[in-house]
Amino acid sequence: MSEAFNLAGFFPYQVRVFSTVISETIAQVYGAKYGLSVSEWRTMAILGSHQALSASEIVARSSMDKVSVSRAVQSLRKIGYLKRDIDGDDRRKSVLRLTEDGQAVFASLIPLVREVEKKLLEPLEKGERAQLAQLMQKVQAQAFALQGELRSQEAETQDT
Amino acid sequence: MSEAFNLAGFFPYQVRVFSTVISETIAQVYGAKYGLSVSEWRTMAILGSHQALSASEIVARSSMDKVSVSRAVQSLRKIGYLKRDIDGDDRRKSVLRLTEDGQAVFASLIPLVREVEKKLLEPLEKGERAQLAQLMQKVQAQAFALQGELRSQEAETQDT
DNA sequence: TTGACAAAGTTACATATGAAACTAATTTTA
DNA sequence: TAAAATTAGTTTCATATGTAACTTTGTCAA
Repeated sequence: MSEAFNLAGFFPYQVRVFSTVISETIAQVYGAKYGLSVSEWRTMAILGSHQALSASEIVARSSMDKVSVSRAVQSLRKIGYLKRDIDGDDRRKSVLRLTEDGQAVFASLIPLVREVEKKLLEPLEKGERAQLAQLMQKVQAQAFALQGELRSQEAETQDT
Repeated sequence: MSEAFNLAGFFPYQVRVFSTVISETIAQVYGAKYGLSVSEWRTMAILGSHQALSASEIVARSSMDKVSVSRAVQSLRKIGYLKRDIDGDDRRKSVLRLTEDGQAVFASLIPLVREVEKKLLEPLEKGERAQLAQLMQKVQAQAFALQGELRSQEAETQDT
């Protein structure tokens, strides 16, 4: 009757477990060593290569929402890794930059995270790495498309 | 100098973005339709195929910690999807089962999540699906190993 | 110009999540 | 067997994260 559902073989479950262990591993570099959260790390990583962005430009490049970015900016300012100016032309916009401290921390993090990334991928051949990225990309695009569909289905079905 | 770090090309970032969109997509089934959280869904999924487990047996099969399971059990009891008895031999242990309601909900969820899983993987050939699972598995095992290493390194380096 | 609408951020609220401390029951050990 | 250690599960505390409401500033149309 109840055709045994096997959680361990369920693709979304596998992906989440996979992602969790990868995230934890890399967070041990920027998290355990520098006390940075994912949002803070991402914000620094983006400003590290594109100085002087507004918050919404960071949103656009980081898969974070504006609330996360706003909070990351606040905390990074508080610890002195980031400074904020107001855009002269549009006073709603901020102009965000890493401070010298922030740049120094970021610069020292780069080789560390690259090292862990390299170790993570060590069990794979060059070709396999490319394949993994490509397969994830395909499924991700499909998920993105499905989200739209599911959302509109829901809208149709909604009561009231 | 600052050899541009490209977040979008950073493997752990890619994995997290990938995982987030997959999770959101599948959660639209059990979340939006039945108001279940990830922990609740996993708990039901495990009890759906293995009735009468203790909380720690669920922990062992679900990649959740005992706090998450404890909370999922509480909320599932509250909405009447799960019932708890105390183990006769070891009164610390619980004996958890889905109620009839819980079983009915779970049974109705199975085809829906299977359908979305199928659609997610549609862009991939059979062989590619197996490959994706295998590649994730390899990297995951490596991450697991690395976590141990990093943890012990940290212990060595600790101040005080 | 001014009133409606949009955009950039922030704040408030709700929920999720995990580590550590705690309680109760059981097992081990001296 | 009584004290010590272990196990199962819960609670507390701190932090994370997302939605919605809100503030400020800017744009566009009448």
